[in-house]
Amino acid sequence: MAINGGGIPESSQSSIILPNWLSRAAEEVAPELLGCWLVRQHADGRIQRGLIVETEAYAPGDPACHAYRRQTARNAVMFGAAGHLYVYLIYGLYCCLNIVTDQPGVASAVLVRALALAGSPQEIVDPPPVSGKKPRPWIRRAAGPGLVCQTLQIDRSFNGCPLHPQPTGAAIWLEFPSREAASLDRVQTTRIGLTQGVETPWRWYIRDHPAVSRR
DNA sequence: TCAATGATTAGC
DNA sequence: CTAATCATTGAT
Repeated sequence: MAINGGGIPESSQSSIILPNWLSRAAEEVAPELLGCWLVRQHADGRIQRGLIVETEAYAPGDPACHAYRRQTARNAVMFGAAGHLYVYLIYGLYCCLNIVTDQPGVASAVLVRALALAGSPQEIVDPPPVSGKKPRPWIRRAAGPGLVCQTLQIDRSFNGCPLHPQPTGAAIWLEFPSREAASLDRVQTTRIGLTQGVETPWRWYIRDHPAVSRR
C-alpha cells in the first residue's frame, strides 16, 4: 500500500490492531503478529512499513523475561496494559522493541526480531550508514532486533508509548495484513541469545523468509 | 557503592 | 570467535 498525502494509510480505519487484540498471552499473540505490519511515522511525515517476519514471547514464570524477578524501573511497562511499547538498551549498544501484551499486572511482551521493509531505500530514505560500515542488503536491513530499532529510528524515548496512529508527528502502530496471513508457513522454535529459558520454544518466524535474523 | 552482565552486531 | 559499550541489577 502506498503512502497517502495525509500521512495515514488509507486502510487505517479497518486494519489497525487495537489493544484488546493484544490483551492475550504473549505466546498466543507472538505467532499471530507474523505477517502484520509495523508502521513507523516520523515527525516529518515520512512513513516506514515493515512486515513482521520474526517474533519471540516473554511472559511470567519465564526466567528469560526481564520481569521474572520483580518489577523495576526498566521493566515497569511490561506490567502495564497491552498495546504499549517496551524498548530497552541491550549490550549498551542497541535497542530492542517489544509489544506489551496480556492484562495489566501480567508482565509480558513480544519482541519484534525482524522486519521485511516495504519499498526501497530510495523511497524510504534510509538513514545514512555509519562511516566505516558496509550497508546491508535492503532485505536484511531489519533482520535482527537491534537492526529493527536502528532502521526505524526507535530509541528508549519510545519506551511506554501507546501503539496508535496520529494524523501528524511521530507515531508507531500495527496493522493486520491486507491479505489473510493464515496461509503463512510459521516455524516455532527456541529463542535466540539467552542463557535462561533456552528450552522454551517461544520464537516464531516465517519459513524461508529472507529477512529472518537466523535460521 | 560496585562488579557482572546482557532478548546484539559487525568484523576478522 | 571477539570487541564494542553502558544501563540495569543484585549483591556488598
